[in-house]
Parts: sequence; structure tokens; C-alpha cells
Amino acid sequence: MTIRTRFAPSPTGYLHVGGARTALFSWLHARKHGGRFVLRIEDTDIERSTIESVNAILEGMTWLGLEYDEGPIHQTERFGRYKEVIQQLLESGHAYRCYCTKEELEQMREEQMRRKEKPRYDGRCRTKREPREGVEPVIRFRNPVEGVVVVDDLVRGRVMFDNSELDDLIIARSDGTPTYNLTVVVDDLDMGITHVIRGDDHLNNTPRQINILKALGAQPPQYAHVPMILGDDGKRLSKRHGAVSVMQYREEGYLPEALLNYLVRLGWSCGDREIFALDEMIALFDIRDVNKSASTFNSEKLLWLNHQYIMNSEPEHVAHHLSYQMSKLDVDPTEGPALVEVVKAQRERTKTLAEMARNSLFFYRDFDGYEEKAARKNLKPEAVEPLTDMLQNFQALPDWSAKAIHRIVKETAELRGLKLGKVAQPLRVAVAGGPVSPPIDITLQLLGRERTLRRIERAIAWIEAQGANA
RNA sequence: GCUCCCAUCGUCUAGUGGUCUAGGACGUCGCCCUCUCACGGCGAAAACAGGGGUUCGAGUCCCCUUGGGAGUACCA
Repeated sequence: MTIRTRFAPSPTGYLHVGGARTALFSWLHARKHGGRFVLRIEDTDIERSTIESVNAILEGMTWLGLEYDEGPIHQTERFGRYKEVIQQLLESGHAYRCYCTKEELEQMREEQMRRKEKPRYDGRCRTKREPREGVEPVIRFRNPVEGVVVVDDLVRGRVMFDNSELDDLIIARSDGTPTYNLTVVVDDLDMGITHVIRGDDHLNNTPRQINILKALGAQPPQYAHVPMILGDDGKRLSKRHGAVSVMQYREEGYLPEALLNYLVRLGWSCGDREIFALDEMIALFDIRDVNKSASTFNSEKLLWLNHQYIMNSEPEHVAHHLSYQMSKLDVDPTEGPALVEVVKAQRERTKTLAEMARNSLFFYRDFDGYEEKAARKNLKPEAVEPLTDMLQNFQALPDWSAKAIHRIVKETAELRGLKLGKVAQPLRVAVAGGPVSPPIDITLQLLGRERTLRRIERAIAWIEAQGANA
């Protein structure tokens, strides 16, 4: 039997990191076993589902590279099928119409709470048949009253629930639309899902779903409830609390594979390994190795991982993602050095692509002014002579290469009896506007001769103007 | 409240009864390298929630306590 997994988000917001990890685990499980990964949109709550959210989720999946083999299937397109199943359940006596009003139910709950009981539907419409005037009924599933439901969870192990703890849940609203616990069962069944991998907030729903499955005469799939991801505050990170969007990481200059790598290590590990290429993840991942306990999202470690990927990925690949950041800054990469070269020069010193783009702006565009502190420290009168030396030598340099540039900087320092830093640093501030850049020879080479000469001239003029003002 | 789940450094984790004076990674702090910032190298501080059992022996098994999380909707 081929393995089939699914990711089934409800479109009530963007794709957040918790959802993305669940999707990743599902995807990994399917890929590992040569199975199929299905994307299903759980949009039965018409009130809260939006098309924008659907698009945001799709966009997130695409950016992460979690391609699905089937879907997206919208539950709203399957209402006919759900009606059919509800009718079947009604006919077999596994479901019944309930004419209780919301007010009655609310009152029931309050009384139960007051008596310190677990609030639950007491089944008062179980045997009643006659309709009530002016009340559109809901349809409830007739849950077994006795016995236990055993969930053999791939990550939790065996979990047991007493049927006496469960009540008769609503499977169709009074407007006829089906609810989650019904649709999820029908869909997983119809779509032949073999492994339901989802957040452990669904563990409590599982016995009800198994009961519905049994009423339908079907075999339950395998379940794997993965732990939640908590925010820095230790609170659950999910749709109802401020969870961070996957796409926000794109905006901040993260590589999708870095996010994926970070996410897979949250709740799963493989000895001491930290870095996993996608194919390694697929080979090594096993849903049974997933931890039971919730974990906290640690942005610092994600940042480190992103840096690792920036440093160790193919520069062409990094450059591709860098171009997105450049365009956000209105930079035309053809007006300066090739992005691949910028990546090679900057990758050790920038942890995100957004930072890389910002720090590389000076290669493409003249800066407005010097960073104050750096200028005060380096663009002083005594810098004029070495800068002038270099200006002349650079003009005469036959070969504009890092090696030749380096030689001139070094010779200038020696000639003037200065340490290399005393020459390189003023030069750096002159061409980059601030105290930080790649090695000075590489920086100048990438910047190009014309820009370099103009900026040195500009710096000399600036120093002299400062002197005149003083 | 009730039901279910969880519990190793600040964080992610290794650890499946003896090799644990508990290993790795992020972060933090030193030192080295150095034209800046970094990268890199070396080193340090840092954890088995508490209490009972079981056992010759427990981070590892059982129970209780405590703490955290989830569910308890005509949400998913």
C-alpha cells in the first residue's frame, strides 16, 4: 500500500512556522516512503475562511518547496459528499437530530461547570424524534456510551480514552454545513490517507474521529501527533496567538532550506547532527523518532543556521535569493558587480540576505554621507597622503585585480611607515562610507576602478573641507 | 473543574538500567587569528523539577507531587 499523508490547514491566516513544521513532517514522511503528499484546505467554516489566507498558505508552501502531489482540495467543494455521509449515519442510527437551542446548551454548560463537572452535551435529544417549532436542528453523532477508544499513536504511543468522557458532537450545523470532526474523517477516508500527521492539539479529537470511522465501518489510519511549538513566552505558537508567518522569513532574508532545517530539528534529531540537506532529511527522518514534548522557537539558532546556509550553499543559489532583497532596495544588479561575486565577498559577514543587501548597497549606489564615528576616526588630515598615493597608483594600475590592489595598499603602508590598518581603514571608509566591508582588496576590485577613484577623490576633498571649516 | 499529553544546560537536543564525574548545537564569556566586520580555532560557565518506590545498580522503569501544554464551540 502506498503511503499517503496530508497537510490540512484551515485558511484563517497565513502559514505560520508551526503549521510549516507539521507540513514538513508530513511531506518528509511521504517522500521517505515514496508516497503521496496531499494538500487539503479545511474551509468548512465559511465565516472565518478567506481566499487571501488560501493564497498565503499556498505561497508559503511554494517558497518552502514543500510541493504537494494532489490538491489543493477544498472541503467546500465536497459538501455533497459530506451530506451523503451524514445521511448514511442518520439512517444507520449513528446520528440524530438535536433540537436544543444555543441558549439551552449554554445554560447546560453553565450548570455543569457550577457543579464542577466536565461541560458536555447530555444527550437529551438522543431518543426524541419530534421536531420543535422554529428550531432548525443540528445533527449529532451518537457516540458509544461504554468502552474505551485506543489510539496507537506513532509518536505518543498508546493513548486511551473512556467513551464515557466523550459526548455527542455536532457533525452538521443547523444550516446543514458539516463540521470539522466529520469532514476530516470523511476526507481522510476518501483520500486514502494512511498516516495522519498533525499537531497534538488534535489528540483529544482523535477518539471521536475513530468512533465516527467505526460507525462508517472503516479502518482508522495511523496517527502521529507532533508536539506544539511554543513562542519565546512559552505560550503556544499558532493561529490564535501571534505566530510568525513563514513569508516573513523570506522578507527578512532567510533561505527556505535554512528554515526547513531549523524546523526539522525542532522535535526531531539524529544524533549530534545539526545540518541536513533536504535529501538527507528525507533519508534520515522517521516519524517515530519525533519527540513528545513541546519546544520553544529560538530565533538565534535559526539565524545561525541561515548563516551556515549562506556560507555553504552554492553562491549562485544564494545570489538568486539575494536578488529579491536587492530589488526590494531598488537596486539594479547590472549597475555593479555580479551578485555571485558579492555573495562570495559577503557571505561570512552577513547572517541574512537582507543584511547582505544592505551592506552591499555601496557597490551599486553612491552613499549620502560617511558614518560619523568612522569618518571622525579615519578620515583625518593624516589620511590624505596615503589616500593620494593610492589614488595615483590605482590610476596607473594596469591590472585591476585584488592581488594588484592588495600590493599597492601594502606598499603604501610600508612607504609611509604605517601599519596596514592605518591605510586600509581610511580607504575602506572612503569607498564604503562606513567601517565595515569585505577585505579591502576584494572590496575595491568589486567596486571597480572608476567608482574607487571617484570615492577616494571625494574623501580627500571631504577631509580638506573639514580642515577648512575647523 | 474534568479528560488527555508533556518534563535533561537559558534554548534545541543526545541518552532506551551499569561505558553519565551526563555528550553535541545555538546563545553567553575568555583567549588566539586579523586591514574593519566577520569566518575560523581553542577553552570556560551552564541541566537530569521534587519526593517515594523497583533493582546489586536509575537521567533511563513504576507511583505521587509540582510545573507546563492541549481539549472541553453550531472553530479547525
